[in-house]
Amino acid sequence: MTSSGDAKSAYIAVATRRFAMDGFHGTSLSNLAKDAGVSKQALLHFFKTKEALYAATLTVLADRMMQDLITCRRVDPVKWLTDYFTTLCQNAYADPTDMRLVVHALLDSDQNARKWPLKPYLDELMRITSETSGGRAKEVSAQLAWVSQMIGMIQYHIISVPTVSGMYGADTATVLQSEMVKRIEHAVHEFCSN
Amino acid sequence: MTSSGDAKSAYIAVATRRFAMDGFHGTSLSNLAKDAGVSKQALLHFFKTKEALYAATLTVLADRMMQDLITCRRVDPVKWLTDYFTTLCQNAYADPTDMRLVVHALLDSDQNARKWPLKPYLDELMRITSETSGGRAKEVSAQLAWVSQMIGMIQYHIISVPTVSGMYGADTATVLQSEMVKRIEHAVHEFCSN
DNA sequence: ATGTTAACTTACCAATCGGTAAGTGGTCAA
DNA sequence: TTGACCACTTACCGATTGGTAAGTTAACAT
Repeated sequence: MTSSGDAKSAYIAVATRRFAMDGFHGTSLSNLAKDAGVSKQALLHFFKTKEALYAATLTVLADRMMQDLITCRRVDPVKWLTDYFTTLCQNAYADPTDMRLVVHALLDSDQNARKWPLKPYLDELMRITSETSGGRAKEVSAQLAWVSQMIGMIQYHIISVPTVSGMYGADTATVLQSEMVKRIEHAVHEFCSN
Repeated sequence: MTSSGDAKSAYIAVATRRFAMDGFHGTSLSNLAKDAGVSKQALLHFFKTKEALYAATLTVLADRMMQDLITCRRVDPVKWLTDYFTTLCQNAYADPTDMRLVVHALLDSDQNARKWPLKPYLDELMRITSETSGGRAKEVSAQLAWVSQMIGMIQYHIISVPTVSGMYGADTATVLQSEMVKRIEHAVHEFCSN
């Protein structure tokens, strides 16, 4: 039917959604196979173990996040960061999959082994930050702290939306969303402009 | 041996560590029982299901976080928030259990059912914020957004420590920690003082 | 025509899962 | 002394887990 690559990436797409929703341990190969409409062994044909499928999922995620960052490039690095972070946040309201997957992966990461492919993405974010007038003036460790703070506040905000919505109601959650975008813009301006 | 309450809370303590480490789906009753040195049914005697044990764990967690917040009270609300957030962050370096558990619970929360007991804690944080000169001047939604941002950046930072340490080395991770505390102090001052 | 390979499927496996049933030993009130 | 409870144990259950083994089917190169 479909060529090899198509099927493989289709499986990864299914796995991405499931792993993001339920985490590594909460997802079974049977569920994934059912979602993909194939037998369990179809997955094991391409990915020898569940771990390998998970690793492939994270690699593709990292590539996609890097791609999104590069795609929305602006000449002014401050505007670049502002636009990227705000659209990242707003897109995640419609589809929180990627943000949830990153957080799940952070929690799953044990000290042994699993290579984390998101480093180039972080490095690129720091490079852009260092090109702003405010960022240039700070040390590298301060830039890393700021970048970590920014993606932390966005991803945490996204994964907490259902809970906040349950606690304070959907209306408040909606207001919080636009308020959060304002805080992102403010945070970029405050750190990067000088 | 021990009285009923002691044993029960001992089981919750064991469960807290395991659920924080591996999440709900990554933790089995057998593992918990082995950690506690009892049979699996000793746990099921006090908590009828794994879900019930998890819920009890989250309730105790919420009480503990509220307690920690109240305990470090200061007359000046700005100092209160500053001291609380910074000590919260620094204690979590030594023992990230509670922060990890909160994030796991956020990811696990599906829209159906599970009551989230951390609302009083958030409400108290917002109340303290509203007593600062800077916080008073803002709307409630802005306060919520700020509080959400603060605990988000702290908890996310804590769960990302192993990954950052793996990516940039333990030295950089250590520097990032002190840098993060500075950023917390800065964030409180910037929002609450005016 | 034929052999090879890729992309699957059905059948099966031991291990583990959450949970039930039926005790067991000790404490304590009547 | 008895009987009721409490904290627990051993024994067991059907369902599901990740993974293996052995085909099957179609495409394609020789």
